[in-house]
Amino acid sequence: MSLTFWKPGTAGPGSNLDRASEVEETFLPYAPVQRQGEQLPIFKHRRNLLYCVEKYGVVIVVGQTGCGKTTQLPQYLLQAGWADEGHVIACTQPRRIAATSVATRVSEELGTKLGDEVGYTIRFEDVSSKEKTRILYMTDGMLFRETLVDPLLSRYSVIMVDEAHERSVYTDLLLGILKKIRKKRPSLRIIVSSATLDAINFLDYFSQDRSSEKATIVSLEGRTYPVEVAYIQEPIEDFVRKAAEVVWNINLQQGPGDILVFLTGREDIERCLDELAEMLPTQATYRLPSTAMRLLPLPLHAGLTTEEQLHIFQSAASGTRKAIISTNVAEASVTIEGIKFVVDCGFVKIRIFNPTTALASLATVPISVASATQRAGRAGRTSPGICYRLYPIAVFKALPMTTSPEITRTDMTTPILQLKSLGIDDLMKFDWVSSPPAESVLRALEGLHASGMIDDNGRLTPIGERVSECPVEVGIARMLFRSKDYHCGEEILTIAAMTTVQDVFVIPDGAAGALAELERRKFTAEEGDHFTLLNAYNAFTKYGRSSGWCKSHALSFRAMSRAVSIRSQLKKYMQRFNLPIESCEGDSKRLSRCLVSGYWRNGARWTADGTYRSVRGDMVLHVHPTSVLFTRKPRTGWVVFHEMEETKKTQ
DNA sequence: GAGCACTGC
Repeated sequence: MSLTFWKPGTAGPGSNLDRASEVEETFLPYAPVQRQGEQLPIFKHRRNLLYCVEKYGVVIVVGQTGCGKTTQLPQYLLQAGWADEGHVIACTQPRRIAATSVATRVSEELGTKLGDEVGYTIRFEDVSSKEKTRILYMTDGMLFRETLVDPLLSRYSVIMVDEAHERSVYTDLLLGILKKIRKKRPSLRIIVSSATLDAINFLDYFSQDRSSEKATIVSLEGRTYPVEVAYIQEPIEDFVRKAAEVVWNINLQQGPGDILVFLTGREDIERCLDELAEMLPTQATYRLPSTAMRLLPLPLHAGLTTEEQLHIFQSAASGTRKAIISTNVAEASVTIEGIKFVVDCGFVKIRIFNPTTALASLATVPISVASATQRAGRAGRTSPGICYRLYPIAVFKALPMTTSPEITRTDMTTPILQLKSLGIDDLMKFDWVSSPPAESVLRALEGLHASGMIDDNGRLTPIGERVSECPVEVGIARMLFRSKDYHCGEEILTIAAMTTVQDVFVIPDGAAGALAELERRKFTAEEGDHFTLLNAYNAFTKYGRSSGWCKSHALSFRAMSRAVSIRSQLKKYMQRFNLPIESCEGDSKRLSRCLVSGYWRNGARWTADGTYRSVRGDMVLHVHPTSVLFTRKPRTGWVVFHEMEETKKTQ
């Protein structure tokens, strides 16, 4: 590559970047909300906000991350008496880590013990007290599940749905239910916290009909640093290579501050690290400008072990600059302090479910304006920063405003079963924040009907009622219930837990991968992946459940520990439904039959050319390379598969 | 012979 130097003081790296024409006006990542050109009021004093909560049933709150809305707002409400008379203030988060860390911080601020006045509830962990807790942080999925038990959520006086702009399936379902609850219980207050661009959508949603009369929107002023945005002039072909060049040039041109690069996936990240590794030796041989620092490139993606992820947070030695090459995890899930430069490739990988074919796929798609703003904002958390977008400004202007809500591109089988359980039978009349596609609803209903969860009239059956309570997919739940007939509850429980966690086996690239592959073979069962997972789980519990053991046997300790938690939770459900937990005592036939009873809709037949044909739809299927059946023929010529996915494989 | 965005109950 050629080394290009910029004059000091220019916006910087990106060849042919002309400051005058290509640097957008410096902006604040969280601009005030505008409607038809009119700026909506910004509230600086808490009494204004409390007045709105008092006067309006629904308040949409816009504020930057770190303006204190998540930690401060519930405390204001507490002081204003919203948690008197045994009421609880809830604050929901899309992620477990946010619920726990925020609860910890707020309980410290109030000088109380975590789990007393301030607590949290996430799957597997309830650190709260029925008597004492006044402010409860929880995942939105957890609160949605609570509606199955208490349909009016009667213990809560205020429910704040935080990070609503992320539009997870559970956030959407929860908002739909909350709107319904407010009609029956107008004393309930709802606060929806959102990013600027989505705020108007939520306001419109809550004020679109006459019965939900009172909704308003307020902006909270926060401390933000300006972020300068630079665009590339011409579209580029290889953003991975370009990202590496830009990182290199930032290091030469700019003062101190760490770099965060957004790429799409592990493959991109590794290639970018390779490109940077090739450039690194020149650090020693060239005479570099005095501003240049030692560059320390680090990968970041969800597949890393906890240990590996810790490197990201350690501050680099003096004179060294971290360059964190990341997937979308760094956009909202992981926050790294000290980032001054962001490089944004403009793409993201999202999972798309096609309801017509029942095929899931991972697609690389352009990000939204909201997402680009969020990424840029990562540069301005602790000081003014610069964001380099690896796409022209014209491309930016053509981006969709927001990312499509998950509910529009996911399998709706489980959510619809849960809605049915809440007594919402007419799905066409349900007041969705965004409607799922009609085909998606139809496919889910058809599937629920075929597996006996709903009757001919679309009403929940007794088994459907019980399955809706189980926190697993319908097929898995069916399997758990049928294990009674096959006397194999013990093993089915393990298989259910193991199929729920992903990335159980850790197979790295290269020579280490070949060794890991050999380790995995020790667990391989000729019956297939379900039995292989069962073997791995049993070995894990037999040999002391240690991380060292996992490491030497190509297993992910994180995944295995999670499987243990899920298994014990599912065991409680089985006991509640009086399902016996018996062992099949090595009778693999009985176990196979039980698997088929849950997953008979996912049957496929082996053919002589090595491919499979699905029973439903007669589609040509290939075995995924991560399956133990990738290298072998099924003994009976028939398989049941866990899921179908569309990949890059051709032919 | 071929592949792994990210969450959540």
